[in-house]
Amino acid sequence: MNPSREKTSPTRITLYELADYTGVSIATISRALRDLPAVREETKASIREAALKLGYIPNQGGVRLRTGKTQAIGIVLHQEDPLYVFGYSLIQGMHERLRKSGYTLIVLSDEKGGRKSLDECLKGRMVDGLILTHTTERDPRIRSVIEAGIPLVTYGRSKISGLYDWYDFNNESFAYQAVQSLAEAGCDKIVMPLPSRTYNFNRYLQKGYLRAMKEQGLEPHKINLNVDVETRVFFKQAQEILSQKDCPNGWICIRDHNILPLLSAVEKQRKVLGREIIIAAKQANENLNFLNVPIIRFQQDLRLAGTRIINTLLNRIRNPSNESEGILLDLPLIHSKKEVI
Amino acid sequence: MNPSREKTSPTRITLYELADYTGVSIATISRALRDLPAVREETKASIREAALKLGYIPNQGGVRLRTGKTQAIGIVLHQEDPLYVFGYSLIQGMHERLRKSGYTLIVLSDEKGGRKSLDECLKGRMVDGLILTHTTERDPRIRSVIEAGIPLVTYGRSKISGLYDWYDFNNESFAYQAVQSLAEAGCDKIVMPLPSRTYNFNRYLQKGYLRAMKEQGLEPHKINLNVDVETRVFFKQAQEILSQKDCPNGWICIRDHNILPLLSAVEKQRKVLGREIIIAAKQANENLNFLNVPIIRFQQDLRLAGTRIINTLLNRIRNPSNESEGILLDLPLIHSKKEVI
DNA sequence: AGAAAAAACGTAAACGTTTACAACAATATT
DNA sequence: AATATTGTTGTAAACGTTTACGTTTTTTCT
Repeated sequence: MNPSREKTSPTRITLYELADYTGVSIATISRALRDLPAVREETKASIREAALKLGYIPNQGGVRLRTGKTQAIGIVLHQEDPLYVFGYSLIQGMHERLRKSGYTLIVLSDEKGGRKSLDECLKGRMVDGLILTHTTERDPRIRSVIEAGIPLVTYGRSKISGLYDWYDFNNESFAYQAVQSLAEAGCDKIVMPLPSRTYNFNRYLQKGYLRAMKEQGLEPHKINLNVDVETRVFFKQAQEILSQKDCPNGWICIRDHNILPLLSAVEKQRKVLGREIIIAAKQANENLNFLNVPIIRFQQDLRLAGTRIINTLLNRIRNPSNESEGILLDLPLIHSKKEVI
Repeated sequence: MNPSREKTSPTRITLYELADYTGVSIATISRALRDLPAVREETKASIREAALKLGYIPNQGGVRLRTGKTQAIGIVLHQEDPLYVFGYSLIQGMHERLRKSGYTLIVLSDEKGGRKSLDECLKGRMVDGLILTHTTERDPRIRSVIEAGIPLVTYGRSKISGLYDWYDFNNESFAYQAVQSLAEAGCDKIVMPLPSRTYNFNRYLQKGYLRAMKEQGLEPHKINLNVDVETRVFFKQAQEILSQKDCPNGWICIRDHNILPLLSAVEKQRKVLGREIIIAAKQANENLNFLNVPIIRFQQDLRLAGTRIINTLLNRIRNPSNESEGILLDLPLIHSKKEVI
């Protein structure tokens, strides 16, 4: 029935071995294993049984060559900030959702030109879907991915429009609430050091900050301190800011990795935390909950974000022409400054 | 010269297009691009130029099907401890080394049975090399990987012998030095809560601890507190331990995620850190350096470990029959308790 | 000069899958 | 009863690459 195929080596079991074993053609085997309608239920059952017994696993090379599908989705890392340690939670969350799906997660790099860069990955069609983080205001990568026809979900918004989904934490609302909390606690000089302006969420933070400051009748403060600078530098600069006479009495902290150096700086300047200066922080790493200091905390659940991002990505892969959707995640307030552990 | 191939669609450029363009056969193209000897230098040059100009990227499906190589290496995550957040540094380090190599990094899961589990990955030959973390004393996974004939590097040792390399931090030396430091600082009741005994590095920690305690003439203490328990639980139990009358005055902390809850517990029990109790900690996340408290710190550079692990894995892929090597990384002392920031 | 050896290139088959199409069987329709 | 319809299976080609083997060209040697 099938073209003669010697029992070559005890290497690997293919559709042909299954065909020999069950007595049907490789075509029906292929169809049965993918549960296509045009196969009788009984034959399906026996084929599945045989596959399980012989330990059949499809050769990805074959299916990839034939179908062009890779059964992989990629997340691109941002090579430039080594501080972004909590990205692991995101990956964990993604992986968790991916496990049951038959897709694998592959880690890609941002940087231009290098092998396995984003461009090469797109041209090589090395993934069936892609996740971009650290989006900028008009992120050129988004256009590239869409033009390549690869399903996309971004973590973070962008002004680029097109057929892709995005997830984002509601940073505007966070900034707004943070200001509000600090103002209620009596702060009148509230600052919020920002990330690089190239990142899009910078805008939302500012928006929320300015709106709340206006409502509270407070004067907004520009502050010259990038939150993604090396830890040691951040510490030094924070110290300097706190040493000035009219230094801020409210500080909004948007990065996990800023919290400890900031607290160090406060301590070094002998300010009383919670009285002379109050800190409101957005935190992703739940471990920081055990930092026993009175700060106002908003929690960012990256693991959850990861699983949900993959979820919508898988949906988009299935229905590429669906309307694109954007989802805004909340950052619940988990401790006000009063209730510490 | 080549079998007629219509200009089908503007999809993707293959060896055939390159052959048409340059006027040689696909075979020489293939050879030239892989820099095999049997091609004249000038033709190589012109082929490479053409490939660059037309933007040729090899179809991974094709090469994988033909050669069986996947150009991917896998790292398996440990699904069971959600606390292991600093794994990201390891991944970053790996990725950094991998970027220039043409391999991609794929993330796999530990758990049995599920799709894309380790077993399935091995049988499906989905990677050209593998990295295992969280090794146990006689880790059965190691044998599986070796039997499958897949090059392996483990992060952490095991008693299983065979043709694979391992990397490990010198936990015995760390524990030894930690005890020594604490003893010198005057502690006579030194405890070291341990990870699950299934993990192999548990043994080395104990060994170093016991040896040092003996040398110092101190009595070792068993302590019933797993370091990988949920943060909240760890905090509670630490508090209980510290509340007893003959509570320890020296504490060796082997996990980043234990430091903050431990400090919280100390504070809650109104112990003076650095006098009534001294902490020696192994830390991987350099951010914790900015925790402004007097503790003795030993640094574990996971990012470096990541790049070096990949390095030896790539070597093993090239020469699978090399002698296996084991490499022990040091944990340098970075702050004694006196010198805080 | 010619023959022999080496170098450069081409032909064709194979890797394992999916799928258009054809073929056959079973059932429904007239 | 013959025919049309539907359901189930098989045949064969294709995806893009590498490589054993054969063929041609060039170089080396006598």
